[in-house]
Amino acid sequence: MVVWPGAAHPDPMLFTKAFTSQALAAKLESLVDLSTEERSSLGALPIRQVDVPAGELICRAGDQLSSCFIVLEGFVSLSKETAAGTRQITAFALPGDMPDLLGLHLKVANHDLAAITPCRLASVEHSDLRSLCRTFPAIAEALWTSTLVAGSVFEEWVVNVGSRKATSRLAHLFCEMMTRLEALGLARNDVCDLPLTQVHLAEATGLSRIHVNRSLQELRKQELITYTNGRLTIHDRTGLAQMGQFDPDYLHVPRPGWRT
Amino acid sequence: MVVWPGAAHPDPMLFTKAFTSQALAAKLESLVDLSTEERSSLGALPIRQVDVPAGELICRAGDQLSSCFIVLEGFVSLSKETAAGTRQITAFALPGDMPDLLGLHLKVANHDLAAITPCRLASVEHSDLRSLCRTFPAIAEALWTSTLVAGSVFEEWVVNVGSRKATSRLAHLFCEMMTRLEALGLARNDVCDLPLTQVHLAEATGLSRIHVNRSLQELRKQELITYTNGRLTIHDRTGLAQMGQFDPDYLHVPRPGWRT
DNA sequence: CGGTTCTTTGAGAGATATCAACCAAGGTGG
DNA sequence: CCACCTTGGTTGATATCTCTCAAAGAACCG
Repeated sequence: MVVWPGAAHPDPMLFTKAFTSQALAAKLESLVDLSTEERSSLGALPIRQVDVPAGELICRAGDQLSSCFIVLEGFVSLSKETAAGTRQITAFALPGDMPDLLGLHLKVANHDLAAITPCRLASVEHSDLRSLCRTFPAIAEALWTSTLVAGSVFEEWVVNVGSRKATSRLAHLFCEMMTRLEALGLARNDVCDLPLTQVHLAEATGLSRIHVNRSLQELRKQELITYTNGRLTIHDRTGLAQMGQFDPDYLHVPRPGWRT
Repeated sequence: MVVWPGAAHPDPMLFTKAFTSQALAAKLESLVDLSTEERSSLGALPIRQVDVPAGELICRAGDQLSSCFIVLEGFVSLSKETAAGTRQITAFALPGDMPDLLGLHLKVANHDLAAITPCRLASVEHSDLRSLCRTFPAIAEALWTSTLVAGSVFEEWVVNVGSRKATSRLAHLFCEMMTRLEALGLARNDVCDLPLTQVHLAEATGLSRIHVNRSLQELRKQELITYTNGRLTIHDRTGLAQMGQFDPDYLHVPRPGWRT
């Protein structure tokens, strides 16, 4: 496993714990109810804080894993290399997500993880997480559920790249990201920071960089969105959802706020 | 929930139990070790056997679920409808698979299930499964792991439809199905029954029916496979794996038997 | 035998990829 | 402060892949 230059911080553990309860516990509580005891045990998980600069690789497909990450801050991409040397991004992980929770039981990373923005991660030993799960079945259930949701998102992406055309794929992706960021309190009034380059969008939608550029122009021309400098604004929620055939059910967030 | 015409059978419960231990327990034991007690508890799960004729819908995306299925015999497709009225198949479920295990925690089906061939299914109440999981953490872990593998397969499909061209997509799908059927003992000497029409292949790969037909001809011309009457023969394993950029890791089957 | 369903073929249209530049913004070192 | 470099975005022209439409064979089934 890779070891990063841990970021210097006055009291990393304390600092991170605060973030952990915020990011992870919030996420889990959106899935199941937790008792105060469970909540505090979550906060007491021994973790190592890791800061990763933008663009850096976090782990590679095939790596043996003995710990897993919780995203505390920043955007992480999950991707796989193809033989042609291109990358297919298969998901984006946001604060609260555990992008390699798969490894908890499968021991192996099955995708590359990369920091899109500067990221703060918490690293938790598998053994600690397992014993937590054994002590608190509700936590195990919540973690299980969160992996189910992640799987559901992968499945929807199969539909997205497999059956929609360029503008629809982008529209769908934008709807998804807006919905997830809203659920995290990171979007308001149909505006959010979405620090993805057109290359990221291309790799996530299975399109060429150039075609993404032209499709974005089309979305702008139809006055559905503006997207500049990593800031996304949705002008016509219904229109964008229609164009992307977006139905938020698969995200399993509490109150999506989309009426199609 | 839909209710099917239960198939008449002299002693359905007994008969099915035998199948359940075969299909499900075998699957789970490929993921974790089970004690004899756990194995017998699995076999004693109260289940309802359901037979579904070929082509029939088993459940729809959005259905409320209070039980889930184990495929005992046959091929099941997982798919989603798109607004355009087309279908995207997102996975195939084989004997031993639980294609809607997602519903155990999420309560809602997020894809259509359809019987491709005549299928024999076992239906297990969520409540029974939950209490089994509570009693035997190893079973819970095995089930969790199986959902993680299913997610891993979805992710690879994102790569497949998102970044490979027609012939590669088909080659990859054939490699996957051969590997999984081998693991089940349903393939030998690079030959297996794969009862998918070209329309199924098209819906699974995100291609048009006609283009699938022509791409199959290409695969035949390169002497990689023959595929007629629902029977697949791989003539050149290495060549097919190369064409499909297939690496069996993501399937997490014990001994895949592919050297690339 | 006639009606399905599945497969195959041909021709043309449409979407997307590729190649080659150019532009704009931001950071850096002199 | 400016020249330079890098990164990300844009444009035009052309090539390629894949889709659609239309129709004809094949295989299966009652």
